[in-house]
Amino acid sequence: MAVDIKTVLAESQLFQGLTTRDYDKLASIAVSVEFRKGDTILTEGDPALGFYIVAEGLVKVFKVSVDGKEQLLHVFGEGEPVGEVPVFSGTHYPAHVVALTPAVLVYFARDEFTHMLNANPQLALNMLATLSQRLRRFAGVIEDLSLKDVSARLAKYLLSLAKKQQSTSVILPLSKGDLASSLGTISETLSRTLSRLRAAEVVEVARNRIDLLDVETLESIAAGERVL
Amino acid sequence: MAVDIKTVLAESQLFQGLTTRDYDKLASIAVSVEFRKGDTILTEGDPALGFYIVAEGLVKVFKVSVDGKEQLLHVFGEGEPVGEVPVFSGTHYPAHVVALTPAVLVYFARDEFTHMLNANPQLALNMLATLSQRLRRFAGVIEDLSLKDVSARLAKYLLSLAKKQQSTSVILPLSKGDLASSLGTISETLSRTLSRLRAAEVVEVARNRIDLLDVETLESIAAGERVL
DNA sequence: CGGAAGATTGATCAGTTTCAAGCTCCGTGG
DNA sequence: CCACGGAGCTTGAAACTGATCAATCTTCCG
Repeated sequence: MAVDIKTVLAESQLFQGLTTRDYDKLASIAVSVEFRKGDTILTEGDPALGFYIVAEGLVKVFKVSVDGKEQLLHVFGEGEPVGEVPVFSGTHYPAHVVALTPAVLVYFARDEFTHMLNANPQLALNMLATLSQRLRRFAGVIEDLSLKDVSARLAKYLLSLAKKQQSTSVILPLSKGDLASSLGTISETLSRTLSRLRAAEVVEVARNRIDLLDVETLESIAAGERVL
Repeated sequence: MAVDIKTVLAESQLFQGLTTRDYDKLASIAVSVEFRKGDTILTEGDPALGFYIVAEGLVKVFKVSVDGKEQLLHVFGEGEPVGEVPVFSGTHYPAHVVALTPAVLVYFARDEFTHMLNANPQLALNMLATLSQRLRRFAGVIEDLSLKDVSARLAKYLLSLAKKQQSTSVILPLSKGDLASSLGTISETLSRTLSRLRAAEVVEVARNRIDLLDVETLESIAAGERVL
């Protein structure tokens, strides 16, 4: 579980285009922390003194309702920053973060990082790009939750996963329960929806592997054109 | 409808803490544009060459479903930037923007603004703060859409409006239809929900003015504790 | 004043959740 | 090595929330 901090930083989009000096400085203020599967990394409402970059493993960012239901906002993997929002506005973490797998994260203290931002326009622009991408993604999630049904959201997710994994035979990186939370539904509904896709011979499901048999139909379901 | 650009810029959170020189520079690259009520300001999918700051009036930012239903993402007023996301990532506008009232917006070309960002760490930090606030807000919207019912979302909205307007007698800045879109529902459901709040003597509704009679109950509805 | 847009109300319908039961898989300990 | 037990997943039936369709009413402006 040992991780070379500089390697991780060098691979993160956030730190592209920086000088060697900047890397040294970053590495000198960074602290790596290990978490076991299921460990809480950040708690919503806690005062924010810094943020993390995921070096290894997967983490989920989520909100919790009064009766304990979760809504996943993100699943983050290697190179992605977590908990950076309150570095720039607000003083507390806006959501919970838990390790989905054993994970190593690199911590940056807020103040030290802010100093670096002031001196590095490129770093600030990278951070702006990262936040913008998230805003774009969130806007898409809001659109989907409000305007699309579960089968369209699931189809869209499967297609994006296939694209990322470069294969029509995708491996779910999440438990079905977490996937349901991420799609804004519950595991029962996800299960039924997958069954219907299976019955329609659009996908085949084996454990956590899903084969996309009919990508074209899946695309029209994702677009909300076909009802299923 | 004449607007003094420098005054608007000086009042915008985005431009706080800048030097006089910076203001002169900003004013020199800014162009003010007028829109009538209902005019389209930006169209989703159009290539993004710049962004606006609202100088006067209200605009709505929204997504549209295949069958024409709208989901509002934001309503922006004076001093707020619009369409800035693709300045930092992506190349096209991610949503539609339409004027809710007669409006004046100040346009900044992407390239010129990016140059300024490079030279002004404070400007970059301000922009980071703005985007962070939006992310925080979006995370809240996602949470609400997924985990709360319409009455909770409405109650929350009314309470936030009361806070902003410093009064328990609030004036809706939106049509009921737009408010419904902004809460992720449709006007019929909003109408019914308001009726129920009225029947429970929690609010009183007159035209576009709503009096909050029982703030405490409204708060427990917003928290999802009371069913209504 | 008249017409169009916006808002309300009623009846019905569809999609999703809830509650409950049973099943599968997998790690653990006997 | 197998049995046990628990977590995760699936399936069914019923309940519910919110959407749709349709009709009516109100408000706003020209």
